[in-house]
Amino acid sequence: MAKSPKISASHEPGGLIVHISGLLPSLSPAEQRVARLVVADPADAARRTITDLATAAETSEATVIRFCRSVGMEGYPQLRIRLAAEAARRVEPPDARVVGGDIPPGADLAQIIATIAFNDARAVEETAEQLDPAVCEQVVEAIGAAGRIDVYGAGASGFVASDFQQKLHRIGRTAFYFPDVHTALTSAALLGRGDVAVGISHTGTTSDVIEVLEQARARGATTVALTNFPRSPITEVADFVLTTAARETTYRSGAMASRLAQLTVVDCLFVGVAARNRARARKALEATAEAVQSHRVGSGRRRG
Amino acid sequence: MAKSPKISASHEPGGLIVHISGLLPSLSPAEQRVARLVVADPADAARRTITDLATAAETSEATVIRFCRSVGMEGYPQLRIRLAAEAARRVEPPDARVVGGDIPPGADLAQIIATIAFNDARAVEETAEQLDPAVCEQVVEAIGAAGRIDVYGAGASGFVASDFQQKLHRIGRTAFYFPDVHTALTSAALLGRGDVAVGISHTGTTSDVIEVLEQARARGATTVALTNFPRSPITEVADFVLTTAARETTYRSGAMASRLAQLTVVDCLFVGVAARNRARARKALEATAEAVQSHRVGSGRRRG
DNA sequence: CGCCTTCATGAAAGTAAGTTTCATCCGTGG
DNA sequence: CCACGGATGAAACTTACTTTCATGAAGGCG
Repeated sequence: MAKSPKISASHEPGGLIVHISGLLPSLSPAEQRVARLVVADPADAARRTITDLATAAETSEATVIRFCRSVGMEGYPQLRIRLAAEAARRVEPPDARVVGGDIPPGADLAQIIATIAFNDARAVEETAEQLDPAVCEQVVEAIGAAGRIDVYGAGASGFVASDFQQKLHRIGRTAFYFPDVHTALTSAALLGRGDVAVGISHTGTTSDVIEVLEQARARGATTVALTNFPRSPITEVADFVLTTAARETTYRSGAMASRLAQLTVVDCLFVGVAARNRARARKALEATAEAVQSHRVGSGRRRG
Repeated sequence: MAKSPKISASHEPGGLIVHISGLLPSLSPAEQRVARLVVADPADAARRTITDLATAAETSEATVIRFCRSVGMEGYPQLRIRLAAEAARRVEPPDARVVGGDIPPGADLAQIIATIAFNDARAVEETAEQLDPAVCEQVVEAIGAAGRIDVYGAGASGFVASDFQQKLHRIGRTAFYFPDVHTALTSAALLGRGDVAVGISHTGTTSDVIEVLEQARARGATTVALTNFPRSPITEVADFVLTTAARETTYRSGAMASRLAQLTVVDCLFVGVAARNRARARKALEATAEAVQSHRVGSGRRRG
């Protein structure tokens, strides 16, 4: 059994359900049907026998077993038990409407707000649960020691990349972000051993970002990927993979929740790096805060 | 099949474990051995196969089955999943350190992650709770009907502003964001009745943003402020005020959590606007999604 | 004391669940 | 058009679970 020697791989402590939904797109169609049933109602799945579940997913038992292996379980009984445990742990959601992720056509604003907030908060929490501190540690270490850090991201992930760049910059790390692929590519070509390149892509399939990360890696830089899908193409050009845990819903809410999750991960890395050298980071932060002070009015203290 | 008219079977509320230890003395010696194992470590028992457990209890599988029936379960698999669920439900309370908000100097990465995620999630939830749907409704209405929307923000709030602009743009609303104050001012000067200006500032004291919003208001545009502090200066130049609810902590975590809260609000407004005209929004979203399709690689499916 | 009854128990037979193997099918790229 | 590789389910197979049944220990009674 040759396993891919990825850094993150085996570890899925937080939620199995979360882990499964992350893996969902990397599964074969038949396995996806199984996965969807499992994610939709873990407790129910745990109650079913393998034959039962296979029938419900309109597939064979063999596929269910394959699915078990795909998500890192030994066999069906193991999956069953894990599911039962997960389902039990899970506090029941405040409102059934809210969990689906998508907004019903007739929804009023209050519902919309509740739904979005629920999904956003969940994405943040679940992301934190499944983040591997060991991998984060290594990434923090690499960034803390890097001569230079490039952060790549396109579209919505571009904001996150940019945010990360700004944060690192504020604590005195030399960091860059490029909105333009060509510039990014030329920058990546100038990276070398000891530098770090971070690529952010929700789907993990953004070719621009992958390409740039690949270039950076070829030049000897340490590459880090931040994506929602642990087996997406971007992970193949990354030394370290960090994953978010936004549930797969529609393109709309999925991407939105994912962005918050990405920011949370960025925050964690940032604080980790800052904590590595508190004194210096604090000093840098204070200096930058002071710099914008003249652009603030009054006290800003308020309310009662 | 004729069922034995057993205890009460189907429903033993509180804990199965408690239930079992309750009727332990009424069990036969061999069953008691099984029961003791189960009570001692439910999670472990759930992991074992029936043969395994029987051996461990120095008895036969038949006795284990009898035990299952004695405690009201149908069979061994049922007992197993119930045990797994029970064991999982015994949750450890969330780490007290985590809720405080700030990161202690000696914190390791796992703590940092937990703290940040907790605060981020809380900020999102609390923001949603205190958001006034009526105000949102009016803002959505204004944006939905606007000839043009300007979004202003500086520093970290600039990312949020930019994000909002991009979102509105994607559903076919004419929206602008200006990283530069001068450009923003000139743009604001060109706004008029029916247009909307949104100013984003965590502290509510960012003079650049206030100034621009003021300009927009003077030209007759509807002004919206998004801030964490409901009585800050920015609220004085806004027709509608939306507030986030990030707790006041240190400059670090406060601003970070606030940014997520801001994004949540932006998401809500966005979805609200999109919901106002689903068909059109969906069409626009699909068109934009299609546009970037060629920049994605493969399906993202991988190995097995 | 011997015989009957009751019940706990495990061996073994029987059934169901889970797992592996393999032939087939389908899309992909030469 | 064919070779290739992955996805898939049928069927063979293995393991786990359940039932049946014979045994024997313990208690009651003549």
